[in-house]
Amino acid sequence: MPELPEVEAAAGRLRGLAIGHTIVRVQVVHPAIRKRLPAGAQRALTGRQIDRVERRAKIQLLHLDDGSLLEVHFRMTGDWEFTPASAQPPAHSRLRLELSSGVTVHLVDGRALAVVRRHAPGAWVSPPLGPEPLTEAFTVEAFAAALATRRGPIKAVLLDQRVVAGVGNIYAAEALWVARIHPAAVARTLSVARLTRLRDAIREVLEHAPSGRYYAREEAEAVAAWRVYDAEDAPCPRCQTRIRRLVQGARSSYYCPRCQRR
DNA sequence: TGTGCCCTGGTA
DNA sequence: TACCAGGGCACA
Repeated sequence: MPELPEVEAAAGRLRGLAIGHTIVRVQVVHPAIRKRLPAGAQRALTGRQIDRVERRAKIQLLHLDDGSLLEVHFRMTGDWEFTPASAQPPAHSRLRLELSSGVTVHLVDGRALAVVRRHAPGAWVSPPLGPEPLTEAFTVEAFAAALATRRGPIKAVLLDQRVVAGVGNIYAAEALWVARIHPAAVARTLSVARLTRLRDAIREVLEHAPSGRYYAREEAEAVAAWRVYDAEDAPCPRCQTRIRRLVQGARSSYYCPRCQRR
């Protein structure tokens, strides 16, 4: 599942290949994409130049030369792939943007959960998002304020993009392990010391996260580096206790019952 | 605040 | 062949 570092890397690759080029053809290959990007929107994209690619949380915003925006969210399995226009499209190519440079940008998305929308000039309204975790705006004070009223388990609260933008299920589990906090700890009861540890842990795991697709072969090493995520019954790398799994808000949480305390 | 839904490839 | 994975949203 692409998390913040993967989305940033994908946006970077898109910047390198798409900025300054014009979309000469739009092809939607999956009905789930067409639902939010109907024929009219596809027509409106055609002939537009891509001026800028911005990332906010896990949202990518393609700024077009008429002031309109193409909003892309990869959700679970989305990613960009680039091919020559004449080449065979990659597997699971759901949306194709053929560029004037001869490159076709493919939104590949195995589970077809990605969301793509066009917004007319000035029409895009950002969803409420907390600070970017790798910026100075993500202070302990801001974090504490966001959690002050939250009675839910910290793991579920971390996934709320209003608290901190861009933390997903994997890195929430990893950060809680690093900070030695139990995923079921009640968010608003965490001490400033534990919040500081958690804030630092979120930064640490995001900074060391792989930047490619998590399921790519070359990421196998990175996957192996996850310390608790998807490691049920494996020994905790810190204390060798068996990692447990619990379900919170229909999401798996992995934790060490010995060194992560409520 | 919690639950179900969208989707489909991969796994048991 | 059935079921699981899960980000973000709608809804209760």
